[in-house]
Amino acid sequence: MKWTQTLIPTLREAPSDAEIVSHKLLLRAGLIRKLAGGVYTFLPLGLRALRKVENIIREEMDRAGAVEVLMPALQPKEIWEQSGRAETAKDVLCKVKDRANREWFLSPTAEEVITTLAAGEINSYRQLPKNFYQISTKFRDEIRPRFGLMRAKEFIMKDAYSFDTTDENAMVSYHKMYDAYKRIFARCGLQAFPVEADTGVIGGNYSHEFMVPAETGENDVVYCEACGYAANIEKATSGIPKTAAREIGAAVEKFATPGVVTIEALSKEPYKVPANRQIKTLVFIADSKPIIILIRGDDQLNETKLIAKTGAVAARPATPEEIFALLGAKPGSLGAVTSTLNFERGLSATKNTDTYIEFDANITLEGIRIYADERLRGANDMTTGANEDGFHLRNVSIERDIKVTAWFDLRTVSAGEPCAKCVKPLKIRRAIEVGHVFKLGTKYSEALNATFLDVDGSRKPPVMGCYGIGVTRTLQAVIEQGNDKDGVIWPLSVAPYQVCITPLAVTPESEAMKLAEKFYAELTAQGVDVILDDRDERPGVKFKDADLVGFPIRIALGEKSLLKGEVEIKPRSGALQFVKIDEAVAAVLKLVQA
RNA sequence: CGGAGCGUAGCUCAGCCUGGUAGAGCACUUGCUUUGGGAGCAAGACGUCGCAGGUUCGAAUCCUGUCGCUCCGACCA
Repeated sequence: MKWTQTLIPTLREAPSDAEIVSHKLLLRAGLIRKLAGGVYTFLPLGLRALRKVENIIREEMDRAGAVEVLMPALQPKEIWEQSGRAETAKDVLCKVKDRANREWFLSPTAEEVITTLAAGEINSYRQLPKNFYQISTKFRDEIRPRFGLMRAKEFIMKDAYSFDTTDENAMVSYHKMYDAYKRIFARCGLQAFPVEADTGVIGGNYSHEFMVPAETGENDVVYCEACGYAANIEKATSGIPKTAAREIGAAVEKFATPGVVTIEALSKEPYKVPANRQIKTLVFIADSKPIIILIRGDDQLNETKLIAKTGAVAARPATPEEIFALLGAKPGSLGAVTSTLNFERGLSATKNTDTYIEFDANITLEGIRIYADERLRGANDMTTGANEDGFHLRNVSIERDIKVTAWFDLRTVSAGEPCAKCVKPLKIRRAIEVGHVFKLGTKYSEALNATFLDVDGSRKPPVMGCYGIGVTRTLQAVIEQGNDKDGVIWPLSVAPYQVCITPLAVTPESEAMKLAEKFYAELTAQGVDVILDDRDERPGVKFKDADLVGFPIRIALGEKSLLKGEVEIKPRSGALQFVKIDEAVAAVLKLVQA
């Protein structure tokens, strides 16, 4: 390809709406352009890099035994209602209506479609296992698109779906994908590592995310350098000790705490109740019912765990009005000690809010569920709110004085806590999620009536798994990880062109141009992706652009070195080498094949 | 959806407070000079000042509404 033939609109300055380095470079290097928030056009160079990532994924998926299909982006609402996700995923679905006013969803993933396909076409254990994948445009009505391709409304994803006869076989399929993912990201030049993950509304019970460490990532990963434990913070646990039990103390005692509404204030003079001897009481609305959550004063609630452990579809913190209606006190003075709960209080006393999870207005505290964090189990001599503004209770024994419905691990792990497996201190770092593998079980096959006849003549739902890679996000992660002050540093495997030939004179009769054409032809014949910068620009402009776009290898043809019978070969992040003209092609091939 | 900010040339931004002929740098076109790390000089082209309404003799500037974008939060397969 000749530079003047394609479109590479490089920018000296980044548009002001780009925040992170990879987003700026995508724009500055002329890879993408924004059409609207979270919606981008891929320019020729960006598309080439994207196709390379896609092809790596294709090769590895094929190698792992998956077969490629292409499913529609336009999906009828009905199958989403059948799976239940029309409701659980409603906030992210892009919806469209046709002229007959029929509602369609633009595909954010394709569990429903592939399972419908399997229901029709897979009838026997002899057809299993199967793993179908596709690489296609997906849509998600993101609340807040940001960071360019990182979190977009429209993006390209590889999604794969496996079908197996048994749970054990499903694990085999899962691990094939897990291994394929490791190879895919390694081939893209990414340092990606798997972490244990929550499954979210997609369902299932076993899951790993593939993470690329980056300060600009939107996930926190907890990991142990000693034993290799790694988990998304939404899922992570630690070996932190439970609250120390003390001598069974005196009866609960109310004391005045005027104006004290925070854990911190209560820990100071004149009360001096350390945060780790306080019980924090939170009220959430989960699936239209209020629940009370108890967590130690120095711990933070993990909402993902709350939803996962309680089996709720969705949950949100209760508003101060709702809390007052239920407990008779404002946040800061709340508690769950049985004697302070008035079970006749209810939400009907408050106005409904406009938040997206509504509550059942007739509900009262009668039968309210109280979930406590495991770390509080057995704790006594604790202090908590008295459900009366300006008062707290001391000498609280959680098992004696509070009717806990269930105990769960609900707290968020902090850095430095001991690893649950090996006791070494845990670390936390930010990361970008580029892939996610789930074992789904039979949730979708059952909901959409997919069954096969097993060897013993029984009819069963196949055990499914699903496996996603954010292709466009992966591309951006490659840039986020590979760049310097001059621009992108592409790995050879993903670079839009592997080699950029830069003649400093471009008239057809010039020695530099003739030689450039010759190198171009020879390298192209060897299967190397080459671009020839035939622009009539000053050398500085051409070098700056080559560095900005980040071609892994640059060959400069200038008068100075040509007179000495040499050309210059410059790896993007390596030392300049002078090579005899006759040896240049071989030298470049060696670098490309390295 | 809550909080904050911004919409002026292709890009970065000034002008707005205090109303009076729409600006700079980069990019673009032409010419001359220059030619190994984003050249110089000269000439030129490029604007419904996001949109709608209002106030005013007069609005980029003040007011109201609206749309879009960005950031923080909430949310997130």
